[in-house]
Amino acid sequence: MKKMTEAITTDFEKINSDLVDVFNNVMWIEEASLKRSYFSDITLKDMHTIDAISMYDEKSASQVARMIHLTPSAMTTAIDKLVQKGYVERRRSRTDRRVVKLGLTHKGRVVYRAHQGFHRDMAHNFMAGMTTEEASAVQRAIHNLKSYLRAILSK
Amino acid sequence: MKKMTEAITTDFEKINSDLVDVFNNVMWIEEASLKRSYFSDITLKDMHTIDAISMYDEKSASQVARMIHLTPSAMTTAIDKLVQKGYVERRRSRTDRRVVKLGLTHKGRVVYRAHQGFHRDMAHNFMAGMTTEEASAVQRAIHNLKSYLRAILSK
DNA sequence: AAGAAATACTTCGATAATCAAAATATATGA
DNA sequence: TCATATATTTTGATTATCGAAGTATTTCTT
Repeated sequence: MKKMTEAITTDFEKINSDLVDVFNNVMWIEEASLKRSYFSDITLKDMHTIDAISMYDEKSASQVARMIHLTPSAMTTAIDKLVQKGYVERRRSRTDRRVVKLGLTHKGRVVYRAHQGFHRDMAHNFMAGMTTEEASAVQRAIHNLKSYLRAILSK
Repeated sequence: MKKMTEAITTDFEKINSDLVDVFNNVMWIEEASLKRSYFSDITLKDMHTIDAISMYDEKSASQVARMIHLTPSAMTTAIDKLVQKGYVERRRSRTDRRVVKLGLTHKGRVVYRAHQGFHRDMAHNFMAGMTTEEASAVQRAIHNLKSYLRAILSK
């Protein structure tokens, strides 16, 4: 019994340090593999903008800004850059001519899908070799974490 | 059987999207809760520098720079700032007077521990309510991911 | 329906992080 | 000793970001 407690303690330290390691490195690795890819003219932050715009529904500039925690003015310059590089399109809304609707160009959709593929590979490796039961525990863990972070956010 | 396959597919999508959600938000949440804390004069990047310096062994400026993927020149200015704010100390190595050894001040050690606490809470919530078996599956998952990222890095 | 207030975005001016290249100080090897 | 290598800093330029002011458009109030 005592031994088991020790084992759990050790496991916790291991999980904690692996978790920190993963968080500290994912961003940088995404950034680096983007630089080595065909799409080396955009940064990871640009990628997040593209991801927030996404494929299927028109979002306004301010919606996207809120999603990725940028001020409207920073959003304007970020979009300028992505428009100029051919990833994003600006259109004025017809119903409210103040708002700018954002959409991806063909090139934007290609890089969006590539990035989704990256995430998908990551998730596949995360789940590699799990039984159904194990997978459901992992699912619960990641859901826990998501809820915890949400809770902090709304504090 | 078919139904089960579908369930697994759905689970995968859920895990994937939760994983992405967590990655996209952790950094921002850490940043935000740092701003609200007693240590609102440092950014998350500063925190990562402090974390890389750590408590127990003297590291040189260039070692720390490599750990957090900064150029030496950027490291110099980053340290200047942290020295000026009272978190970090610079000392010249005695055996090689070119190298700068970095260490944390009392204040630096306090914020270092606070940040470790944050990670610990996160890991605790990640593991909340898991049995020993489930915990070991989760441990394996996070280890998988870590290895996967390492593999990409060395490509 | 005119004028006031609100909203969505952009422009402007300032600041901070970062980089690459040159400079400085020190150490190592021929 | 002198040339070369190494660790860090300084310099000059670029880029991301912000907040405040500006512009265009819509909505609200009376």
